[in-house]
This record gives sequence, C-alpha cells and structure tokens, in this order.
Amino acid sequence: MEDNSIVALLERHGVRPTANRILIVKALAAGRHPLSMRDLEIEIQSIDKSNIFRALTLFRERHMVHAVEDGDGATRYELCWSEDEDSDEDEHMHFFCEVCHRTFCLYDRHVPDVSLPEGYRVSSVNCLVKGVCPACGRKRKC
Amino acid sequence: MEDNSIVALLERHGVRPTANRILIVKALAAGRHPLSMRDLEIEIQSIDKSNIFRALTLFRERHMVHAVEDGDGATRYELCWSEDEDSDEDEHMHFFCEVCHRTFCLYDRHVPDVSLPEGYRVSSVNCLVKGVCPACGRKRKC
DNA sequence: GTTTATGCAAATTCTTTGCAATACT
DNA sequence: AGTATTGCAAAGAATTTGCATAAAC
Repeated sequence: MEDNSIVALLERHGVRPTANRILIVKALAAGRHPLSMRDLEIEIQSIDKSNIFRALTLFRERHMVHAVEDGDGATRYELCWSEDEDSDEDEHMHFFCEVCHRTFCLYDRHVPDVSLPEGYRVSSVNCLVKGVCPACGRKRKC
Repeated sequence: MEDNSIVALLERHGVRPTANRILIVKALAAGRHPLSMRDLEIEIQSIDKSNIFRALTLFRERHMVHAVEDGDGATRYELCWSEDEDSDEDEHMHFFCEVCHRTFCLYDRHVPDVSLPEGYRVSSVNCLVKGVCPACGRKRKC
C-alpha cells in the first residue's frame, strides 16, 4: 500500500496522518494475518507500544481497523476494507491454528448475519474457528 | 446441579472428582453466563486462583468446558452440554454488551457450520456478537 | 510410597495510564 | 499560544509457573 492511499485512508476517517500512524497502517496492510500489538511492536521498533496502543484505539473508534480475538489471549487488529465507513460489513471469519498459534483470514467465509430479538443492538460479529492448519496437520502425520 | 451428577460428569471425562473441582463445576453450572477466572475466584474464595486455573485447563483438555472470548480481554468458561465427549457440538453464539460488559448466551443461535478446505482440521468455533443489550439500550434512550 | 492435587508466591504477558517533552496548526 | 502526538516509565489486569506441602490412590 502506498503512502498516498494510506494518507487518504487516514484522512477519510478523520485521523491526522502522522509519520507513526502511517507506519502502523502500512504494517497492518502488509501483514496477511491480523497483527497483535506485540507483532507491531516487533515490526516497528521505532514506535513505543503506548503509542501503538493509542493509534490502534483511535483507529478502532474511527472504524478503520477492527479487533479480532486471536484465541490465545491477545487481541489482533486488521484494516477494515469495507466501503461503509461506520460499520464492519466486510467481516470474515478467522482461523486460529492451535499448533503454530497463527491466525489466518478466511476471506471467503463471511461471519453469519445475526439478527437478534428486539432490543439488541449489534455492532460487530467476531467468528473464530480453531483447529489445526494444513501445514501443521502435515507435520504431525509424517 | 447435584453432587452426584457432577461426580459422574467429571468421571465420564476422566477427571478425578476432588472437592475443589466439584465446587468449580457447580459454580459453572449455576451461572447463567460463562464465567471468567476472576468470577470464579470471587465466587469460590476458598480455592486459590492457580488451582482454578489448573482445573479449568484440565477441563478444557478433556472437553468438559469450552472457552469463550469475552470481548473484553478475559476468557470465560462454560460447561459443555454436548453428548459427544470429544467435540463441542453444542456451541452457541454469545453476546457481549459493550456498555455493561456482561456476556450472555444466545442458546438459540448456533455457531455456523464451518467446512473448511481440505487440510484444515476444525476443533471449535467461537462466535461473539458485540453490541448493546436490551437493558442498556433502554437506559440510554430515556 | 508414588502419583496427583493444592496453596502460596512470584514471574510473564498483555494492556492501559500519567506525565513531561515535542511537534503541529 | 494552544492542541494533538509522542516516549518513557510505571501501574493494572489476566494468566501462568515453581516449588514445597498435603492428600489420594
């Protein structure tokens, strides 16, 4: 993802495009998996974790990223690609491998469309499948 | 839930029915929501958290409880009611209220049946809906 | 008597906040 | 000047481990 479009993305969500924030978005866009705070800390050594945390919090408020429970205690973050700025329509399921502890996006599996009884307001749906990924499955058997 | 059936449940899963474990299962059975370690610590003051933790870990290994991400950092636990001892067939969705931070069971909403491509082994599906519960929704509007 | 379970203390990990310094408008 | 952003340090919360004692088989 290019700097130009990252700046545009940030501004579209009302976030000032500082150098740090651009780095964080770039890392999120580059990773094929949702990234945890720890991943980002390691990836971008130049930024303090408190700042990464505050950036992610802001991004989340502005619906620029959403949070994914990683099945392993920590929270992971991924960019929203939805057209709609205020909802999280593009939500897909995730797969957590219990052996290698990686989280994959199942882009072609949408989270179910949940309609709850009168009175509930739904803001997001998180769907995490746990199991063993193909790579780890092979290793085990051989 | 009576002590007899708790003992039977534990033994069915190959877990020795100690006094502490019976207390923990009883608490899990009594709560209408999935309980966090913290909930259990408060509920059962007599047992140390490390022991609660070890009991829950064991129960999880034996498919006697399953873990639910509570949307708020901690993990919550609930008894499996499935007939099948080794899978988590009875899984239903959960609802996390972003205002009161309570987690509810949506017993009538099953998690979707996920069939993944060749190579994946699925062991469980976690589905968490976040939003505002009826009680909090009412308070806000009035 | 050997294995299993427990309590206590302490280490880890992940997240969050306070505050002073810096950068931006 | 005045607001927003940042780094550093430290607090908090949730989880996990080490080890010595106690209980169960």
